[in-house]
Amino acid sequence: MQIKQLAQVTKVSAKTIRYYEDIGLLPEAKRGENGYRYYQQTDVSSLNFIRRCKELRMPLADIKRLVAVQSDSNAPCAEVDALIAQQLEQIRVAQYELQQLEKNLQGLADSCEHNQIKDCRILNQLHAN
Amino acid sequence: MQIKQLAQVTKVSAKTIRYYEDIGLLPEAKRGENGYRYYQQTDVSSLNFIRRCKELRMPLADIKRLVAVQSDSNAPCAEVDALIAQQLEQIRVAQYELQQLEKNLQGLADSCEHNQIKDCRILNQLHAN
DNA sequence: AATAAAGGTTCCAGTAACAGGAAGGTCAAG
DNA sequence: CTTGACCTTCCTGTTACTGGAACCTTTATT
Repeated sequence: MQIKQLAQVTKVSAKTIRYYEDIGLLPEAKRGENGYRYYQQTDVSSLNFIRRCKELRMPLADIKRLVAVQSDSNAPCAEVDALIAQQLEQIRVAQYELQQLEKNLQGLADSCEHNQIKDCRILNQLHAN
Repeated sequence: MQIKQLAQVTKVSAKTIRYYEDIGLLPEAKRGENGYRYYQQTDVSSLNFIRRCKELRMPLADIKRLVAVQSDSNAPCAEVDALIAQQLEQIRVAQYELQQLEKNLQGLADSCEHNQIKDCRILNQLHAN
């Protein structure tokens, strides 16, 4: 299949597919005589794998390592574990930060009395020492 | 004071201060004869305001609008309210996403039995159709 | 046969918010 | 007079793409 069809099947844009090839996340695609890229079913699988990792907010660099690690099927999966654990840790930190943030923002929003700029409590608090 | 001192007082790096000036978030600084930037107390206040907004994860573009809006002290503060409300909404969406994410990642992490790559449950699930 | 539409290709620029570093000017102290 | 600590501008790189230009190929239509 051509790149546009792969894009439709995997819901990853053609632009992005070329980009993944550029950065080495996908192997170089086979080309027809006209220079067009042609893809197989295995490429669909690869992109689905990548898409799933991305849904877990994994950076492309990490996904790349995950792809690389699979070339040695007898290696221990410690690196995979570590990546997932690290990801989880980051998510938890982010969650905590967002909680605090929500409190602050809610406090600001509540303080608003729809005044004019010069009396705006939100701005006043933001300017406070 | 010079830029480094302003940086120390506000805990915003000199690089970043110059950058803020570049993008028009800070007004152009006054220069001495030698070309050096010189700052006053008002600049400390401006940077503190910006820093506080940033702690609320406000994008610089929004902070810029917040700064601009303050030039007319008789205007209603509707835009300020709207920015805060919008910010709050985004935070809540992000929180929900992170919750789902954490579940998924935790599920993956729990499924791990420290096998070899070829039996790794994490990878298997990531490859699932 | 000519042409238009819909695909493909490469390469360059821009996004957000800076950080790092090069190359060079300035200033105070030893 | 030189060293070190500042300062300046300018360029590059970061992340994960998206948009667009300029140009080629294939297919369908007039």
